[in-house]
Parts: sequence; structure tokens; C-alpha cells
Amino acid sequence: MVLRLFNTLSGEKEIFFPLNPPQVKMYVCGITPYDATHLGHGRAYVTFDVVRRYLKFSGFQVTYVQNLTDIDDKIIKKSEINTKSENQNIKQKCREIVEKYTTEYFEVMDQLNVLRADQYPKATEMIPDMIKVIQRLIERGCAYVAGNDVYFSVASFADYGKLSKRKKKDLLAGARMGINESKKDPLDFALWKGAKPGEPSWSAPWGEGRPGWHIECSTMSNKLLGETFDIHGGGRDLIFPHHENEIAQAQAYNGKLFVKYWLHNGFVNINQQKMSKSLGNFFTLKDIFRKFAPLVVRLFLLLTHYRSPINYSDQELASAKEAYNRLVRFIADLDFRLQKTNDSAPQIELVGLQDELLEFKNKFITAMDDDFNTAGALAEIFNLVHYCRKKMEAGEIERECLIVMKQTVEHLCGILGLMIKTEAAVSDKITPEVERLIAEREIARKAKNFQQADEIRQKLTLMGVIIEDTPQGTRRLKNA
RNA sequence: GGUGGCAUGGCCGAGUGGUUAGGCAGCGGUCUGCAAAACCGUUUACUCCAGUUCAAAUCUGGAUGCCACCUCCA
Repeated sequence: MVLRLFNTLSGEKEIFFPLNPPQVKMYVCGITPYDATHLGHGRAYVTFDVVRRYLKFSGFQVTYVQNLTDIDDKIIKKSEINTKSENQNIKQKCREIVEKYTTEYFEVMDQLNVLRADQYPKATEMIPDMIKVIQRLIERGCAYVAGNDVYFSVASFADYGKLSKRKKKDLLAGARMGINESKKDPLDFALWKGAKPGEPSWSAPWGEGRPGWHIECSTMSNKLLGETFDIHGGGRDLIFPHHENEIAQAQAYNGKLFVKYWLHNGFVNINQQKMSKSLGNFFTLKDIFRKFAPLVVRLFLLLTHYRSPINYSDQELASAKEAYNRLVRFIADLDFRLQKTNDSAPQIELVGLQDELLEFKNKFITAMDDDFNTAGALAEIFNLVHYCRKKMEAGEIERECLIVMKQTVEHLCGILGLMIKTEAAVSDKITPEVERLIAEREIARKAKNFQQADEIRQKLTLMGVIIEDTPQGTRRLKNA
């Protein structure tokens, strides 16, 4: 089994060879905490969470760094809107905004079961490093000071456009960027932005100001992961200009290959149109979670390959919810059967089952090895569940077999970060009252007093308790 | 204008040059006192036109349609 992944740089799937196996260093562009965390963030970070988990499963030791852009035009802009009336310090307000949305980001990501990165460097904590890089770029003639700003000279970097597959002249032809007199070339981008009075700023040889967005990522990733590292990820909108600019800066700085594999996730669409702030059609994760459980959202995201666009709709989420319930029911049924069975399986039968289940696992791995095909991998999980169901249907399933089935399904789901939460199935609604009613109904059923049995079921339903009659007895299910 | 990508059954969505993706929904059936779940079945699915091939939805060319990036954006 060989892991292949689609590298934006080459435009094709490549066999994954890390620079220093089994070490894998990966960097993913993080958020600018100035607004609510939305479904697009969910898609990006779930995607790279799966990448990270799968690499680990494949035996690699992953170091995962994700930055936090805690100083930026958008944060300042937001702070200005809020401070005008309150006569509050902009710097203070910026800090508050960053803190608020960073906290929210982590809360939401935890709910999606996204594992924490190893490090979350903040831009403001590495400004001296960025200044050093900018200085050297100026010395090398790759950057220049213009007024209070410093710009990177795109003309100085021959490979510019390699990642986004664009030629400089094509970029210029379609350039929609406004005229900025201090730039020598419209393609040049800011490494350092001079501060206006009152704005958060840091001292630099060329004046008070703040770092540009691109220099932040290349400096921090280089510092924490080395001059060349394995994987750099982000949303596909970051390919140009952000990642293109990162490459230009980093390689102009040290002349080394910056990143070996570039991975980019596709977008979330609403009605076939990109979800975006400017279109005002974005959904925050908090809002979505009011309608759908976080793990259902996670499953929804994994049901589509990470590079394809994914369309958001309540109907599709509802479909994902049912799919998730299918997994929950399976695990819950296993748990229920485990309570009722004490039969032991002969060793030979158990080994046979394990071998058969291994085939599903291998297919799962084949799918994942093919550029993290989570949709195909999930299909194998469902096939596995179906296979186990049929075995159970056929009867005579012993304890050990049930345990192996459960472990296999949970293991594969776990690789995708998909926890199957069955706690909800046996809910806290089991009160003595409920117990009594169920027992009463059992007696009624045995006496073939079905009218009374149905009445009791009706009563339980109203209490939010769904019951199910099985050959092994009546069981409670929580109302979904 | 430039660049890149996508077109699969009622909906969503994988995939391979010839053999069942999967999920959701519907319909029929089995089981069940009923219900639910589960299981079984479900009528030529691959935008169009050429070409390559014994064989193409899968490769090549063209057409059409849709989307994204070129501006902050995951």
C-alpha cells in the first residue's frame, strides 16, 4: 500500500515520500480570528485533520502547525467599527476580537472532533523573525521600501506563478487591483505595512507597522518546521496569491525548496455558488449545529472528496444524518446484543471472521491511499456494516465476534475522526417511571393485550422514549 | 480577457478500458401482534458529437453547460 496525494504544484497525484521518514512536517494556514467560524472553515480543517490522522495511522510521525493571524487589516477594520462610539483603544479592541473568535474557533473545532495542532503560532509572537526575513529580502534586492511600506518585488522571482500555473503577463492582463502609487509593479505585494496612528504596530528599521499576511506564514512555517517541509495545506482560494507569494518569499530568502507537497481543499457552495462573505451566503458552524449534530456535519463533509466542491443544503445534511444514524444503530445493536449474549466463539470461527473483516479494512486503506478518498473509504465502512448485519441476521453470533465487529467499525471510523456516539441511544431519560411502563407493556404483550401495549408505547413516545421490540426483548431508543 | 476544474441513476456522490461503489428517498417483499430496525429485490446511471480499441461512462479531439481563481476569503 502506497499513499498517493494530489500535489497542486505538479498538478497530479504523486507517491508520498516525506523528506525524513517517518517524520512528516505539515503546515496548514489557519484562521484570521475576526468573525464567526463557518462551514468553509469546517471543511478545511476537517480535511487536514483527516490527512493528519491518516498519516499517523500509516505510521508517520506528524508535526502539525497551524497559524493564527492575530494582526491584520480585517481585525483592525472591525475594531474601528466597534470603537468609534465607545472611545476605546483600538489595540485593546483588536486583542478582544482575536480572543473572542479564537476561543469560538477552538470550541467549534472540538465539536467537529478536529484534533488540536501541535502548535498554533501567532503572527504577533514572531515579528522579530519576520523583520529579519524582510531585511534580508531587501538586501538581496527582492524587496524594496516605499514610503512606510515594504514590498516584495515579483519581478525578482523567476518562478513566480509556478504553483497557480499562471504567467506574470496573464496576471497583469486581468489585474483588477487598484492603483497603488508606491508599488513599482502591480503584482508586488506588501511584506510590511506602515501603521496609521492608533493602530497596533511594531518597530522596524523602516518604521512602525505590521507584517503582511504572506510573510507571516512563510516565516513561521520555516521557523517551526524547517527550511523545506513536507506538506502545506489550505483552501484552494489560497493558491493565488497567498501560497504563490509564500513560495516567492521563502525561496527568495533561502534559495531552498519551500514545500514538497501542496494540498488544497475545495469549496463549500450554496446553491451551486461559492459560499463567501462578500456574497453574504455563509453559514456559521454554530448555526448549523443547532440543526445538525457536529459529527453529522463531519460525516457530511467526508462524504465528498476533499478537492471537489461540496454543496450545502439541509436536504443533504439530513441525508448525512440518516447515514450517521445507520452507524449509530449498528453500534447500539451490537451493544445491546453484547448485554444479552454470553456465548463464546470457537477460536477458528473468530479467526475466520477477523480475516473477512480485514478485507474491508484493506479496501478502506486502498481508498484512503488514493489521495484521501474518504467517500470511498466510507463506502467500505458501510459495506462492512452491511456484512456484519447479515452475519447477525444469520444468527448465532457470539460475544467475541460481536466485539471484533464493533472494534473494526469503530477503528475505521476513528481513522476518519468519526466517533459513533451511542450514549444518546440509551439516554438519561430512563427513569423508574419509564422502566415501569416498559415492564407493564411487556406483560400486556405477553397477555396479547396489544391495544394496551400500543397505548403504553404511545405514552412513552410522548415522553420522548422510542422503544423497539427485538427477539432479545424490548429496548429503549432515544428519540433522534 | 487569462488560467484551472467539473459534467454519473429521484437527490447526493465514489470509481475502473470489459465484472455490485456507497449514502439518502421511493416502491415491492421477508421478519414482526403491530411498529421500528434489519434483510432481499427494484425496470439498459454515466451531457452531446466524432475518434482510438475486440471492448469506453472510463483514453483522445471537438461542442455545450456549470463552477472557481486572477480582489479579503477555508
